[in-house]
Amino acid sequence: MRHDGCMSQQPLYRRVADILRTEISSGVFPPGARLPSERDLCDRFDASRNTVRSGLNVLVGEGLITPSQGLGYEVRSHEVFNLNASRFENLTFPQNGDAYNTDVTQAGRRPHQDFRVEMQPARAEVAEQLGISEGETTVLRFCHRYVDGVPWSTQATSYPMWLLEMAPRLAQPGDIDEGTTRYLAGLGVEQIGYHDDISTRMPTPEEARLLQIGAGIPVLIWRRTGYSADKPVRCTITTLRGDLNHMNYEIGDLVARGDAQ
Amino acid sequence: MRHDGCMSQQPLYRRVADILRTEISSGVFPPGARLPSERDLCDRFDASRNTVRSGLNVLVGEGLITPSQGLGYEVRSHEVFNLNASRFENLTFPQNGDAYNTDVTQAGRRPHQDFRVEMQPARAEVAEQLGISEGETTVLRFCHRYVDGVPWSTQATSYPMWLLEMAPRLAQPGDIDEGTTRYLAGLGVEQIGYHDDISTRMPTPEEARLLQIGAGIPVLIWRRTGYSADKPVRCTITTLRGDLNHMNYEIGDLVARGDAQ
DNA sequence: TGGTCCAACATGTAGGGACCAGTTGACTGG
DNA sequence: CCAGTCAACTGGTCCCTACATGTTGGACCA
Repeated sequence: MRHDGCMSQQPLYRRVADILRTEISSGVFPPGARLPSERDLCDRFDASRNTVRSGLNVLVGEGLITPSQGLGYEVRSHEVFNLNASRFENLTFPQNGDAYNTDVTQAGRRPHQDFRVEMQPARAEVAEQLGISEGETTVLRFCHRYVDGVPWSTQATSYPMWLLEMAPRLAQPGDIDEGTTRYLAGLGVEQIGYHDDISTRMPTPEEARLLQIGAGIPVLIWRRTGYSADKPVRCTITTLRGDLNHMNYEIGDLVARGDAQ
Repeated sequence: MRHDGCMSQQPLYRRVADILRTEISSGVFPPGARLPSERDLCDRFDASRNTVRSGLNVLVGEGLITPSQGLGYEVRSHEVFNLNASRFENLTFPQNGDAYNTDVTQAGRRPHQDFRVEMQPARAEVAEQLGISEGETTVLRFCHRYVDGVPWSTQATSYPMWLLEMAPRLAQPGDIDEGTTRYLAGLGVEQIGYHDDISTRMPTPEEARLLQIGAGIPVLIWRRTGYSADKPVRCTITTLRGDLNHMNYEIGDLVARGDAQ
């Protein structure tokens, strides 16, 4: 039953999405606000509930709103955490303990992390980075990170077996207080360079569960391979909530920017 | 009408998605293959077409499959282009012309780009980066980039007005053959440092149109602010298809990695 | 042989209905 | 006054129908 005579280049559910998107970005529904209920929107747009839901689904897929059963649709608010990747773990910026804890605390937030250590065969991607054979055993240190109790990122760092013999604490559960970079440096394994690879995609269901993200929120995948003077010593793959994290790199001489950050 | 007596911890549409996802990742449906039609899946899962569509929609939202009217659902294949961001536009790596063209050609692909130049008031984000007031006029150089005819990224570079007086060619339409970085360096404005900010989100409808991306594919937002010895000289915001692009940074001394890349 | 047309597929859009499940607040009984 | 209950919301899931639109390949005619 079509009840629009003329102006319908676009399907109805798409017009619903477009109109609501405009109202969200123009401030009619500010971040944190709740949209009218599906049934109310049915009346407003003279559409069936299925059609309104299709339109809302578009906005959910764009990461603009989040549905909650019994509560309605809420406009997402973005609170971004900047991760300084070119300083992270850099020995030329001396700091106590873990760089993540330092950065989060400096931002006035409360950090928390869970550790887990396993021995695992290397996946193809990691093996290639570490210069070992696929399936070769590695030490895998998992880390789930939270900021103010909110899941923020998961991290999996792989160390090759030859390194474990020099650094046995890598395979022991629990945090390494002074930081693994510093621990390894103390054993003569100094990381003098990194190779970073950054990509993005939608989370797997497992990742969505761990990071507590709904539909429409991509993840940032940050792979860092650390090198000593002669070979790779570790490969860290960090999965970050894309809505909460930005990554920063400073390249070259940025003295002129000292005041800006 | 529920017709499942026992094992239904999960809703039916979600089981459909999970089963198909498993089959995709296990190779039953390899990249490029087409899934059975919605009606066939209705029979297979004993579900209504709407329910099957809900399940397929989950996978579309995860970027695993793409629907085409009249054709069916196709399993996406990922072909990644690595962008070396720490070398990009770096004067210590002499190269003729544009770094993008160089990289793409070296990869054996065919580059193509459209230019457009406008005078525009600076948006808040750009103004902050350039150290000017919001709304102040800037030179905006737009660039749509293609690889083998496929939309790859869009780029918008803002230059402050004080720079235009020294470098009038910035406001003229068309490419600057030797590259803008080299052109500016020749005029005494040497960029000696960059500040990069990388984030991800789902594309706006406009971005989805320009980059020809469907649902479930996020974009990478790469903001680079270039600095001369004393102040910022330009701000480039690049929007990249998240499924086709990885970004790479090399930090520190990576001589040991010379053979790996 | 070669081009056109059309039937038979595919998904896209839109409507209807029914019932389940989480949340809230007002009402009610102790 | 407090606690428990329940009605009235909210979105979640699932079914049915109908018709529009894009794609393909075979039938058919020139």
